[in-house]
Amino acid sequence: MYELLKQNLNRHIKLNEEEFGLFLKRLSVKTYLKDSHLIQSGQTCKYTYFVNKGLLRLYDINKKGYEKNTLFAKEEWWVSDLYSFHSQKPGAYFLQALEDTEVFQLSKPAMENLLLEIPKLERFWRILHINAFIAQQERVMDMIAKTAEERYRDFIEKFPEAELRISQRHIASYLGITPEFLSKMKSGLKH
Amino acid sequence: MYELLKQNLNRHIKLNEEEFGLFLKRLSVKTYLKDSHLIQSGQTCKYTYFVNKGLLRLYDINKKGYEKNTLFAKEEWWVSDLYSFHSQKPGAYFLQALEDTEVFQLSKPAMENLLLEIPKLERFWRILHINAFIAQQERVMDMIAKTAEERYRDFIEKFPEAELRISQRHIASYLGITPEFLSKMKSGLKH
DNA sequence: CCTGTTTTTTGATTCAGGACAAAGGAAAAG
DNA sequence: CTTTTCCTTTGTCCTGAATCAAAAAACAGG
Repeated sequence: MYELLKQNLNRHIKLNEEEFGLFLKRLSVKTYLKDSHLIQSGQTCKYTYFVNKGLLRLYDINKKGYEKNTLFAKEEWWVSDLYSFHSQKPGAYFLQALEDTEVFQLSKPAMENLLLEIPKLERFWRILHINAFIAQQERVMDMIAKTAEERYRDFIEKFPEAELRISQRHIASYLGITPEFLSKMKSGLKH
Repeated sequence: MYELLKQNLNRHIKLNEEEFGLFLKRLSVKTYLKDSHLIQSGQTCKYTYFVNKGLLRLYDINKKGYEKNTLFAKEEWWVSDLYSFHSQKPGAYFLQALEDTEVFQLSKPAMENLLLEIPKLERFWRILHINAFIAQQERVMDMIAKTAEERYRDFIEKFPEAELRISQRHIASYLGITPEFLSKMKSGLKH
């Protein structure tokens, strides 16, 4: 049941059974049905989520009223509206299940307690966020330097099941293009 | 001399005089002349830098051979090629001084020692990188949803001295547009 | 299985921003 | 102070991607 989480924590730190047990006690398991929301814009974000099974998308709505996908979180991803979660102020993002999704959720106080009880976790999350930052930085560079077609190819390469699990309009939104243009790109890509 | 650094650390954690003294012992002060490089692409990044006075730019060179600015680091910013620094593998970024710049530099072993000696620093860098991630995520959303003109205005708002301290071609590259287009935007021909 | 809804495709048109060229400006080096 | 070099402006033409519209395909729910 908690194998994936254990594996994930072990990527950066070593927890003994007792510590891992404590970690488990602090979080709660929850299942969200497809299309339901875990986070709503305007509300203060209560939890950080670890995706054990399923798929989520984080998005916001821009001035013109269009949804723009920030990231997809599949199995073994941590996801939250980090600004809202850490500041405990109202956030701008939505988090929605694209499939029936089982998450382990950790409230802000639970996380703070864990950080005091198991100081190694400071290191874990430090490394996690360094990696997240690096990935995001690369994505900015891709937006600056690459064409939509290159970005699409890179995305599919990094996340091959994406086409099966995510609708094209969501992929388009993630890439920063319209669904129409993505469709045209794909039909011209075949030759 | 070290007031800015002290202030920076105190934003997220409290260090006593002894701890701060230890921190200082682990870093070294260095001045880089305008146009000189602190990091070269292809080499393993030795240090993380705290800018005490001056201005740096982090950039890479894309396939077509163009330089693309990732970020500018002015006073009170931490900057490095995080991937290369933490993995100790060759990196892709360049870091260059845009002005004569005084930095406090921290080597990877020095940082690891500090993290063992003053575990609170895990927390410090965790929070620092969370904030960096949030800012970078917002920048991605801006690239997706905003026009070049909006991005330019936002940038100037967040960093008003930019126009005085940074040349237009560097700002253009940061925004993901050509210098010619930035010039046209500014002259108002566009609207 | 049909029927309404959401996605995807295709097409025509438009626009933000790029490529290239050339000329003015500023600033550093001699 | 002059020359060279780099930086910014201006102009013309070009293209990647958006917009709008509408048909075709895929997907629910009863």
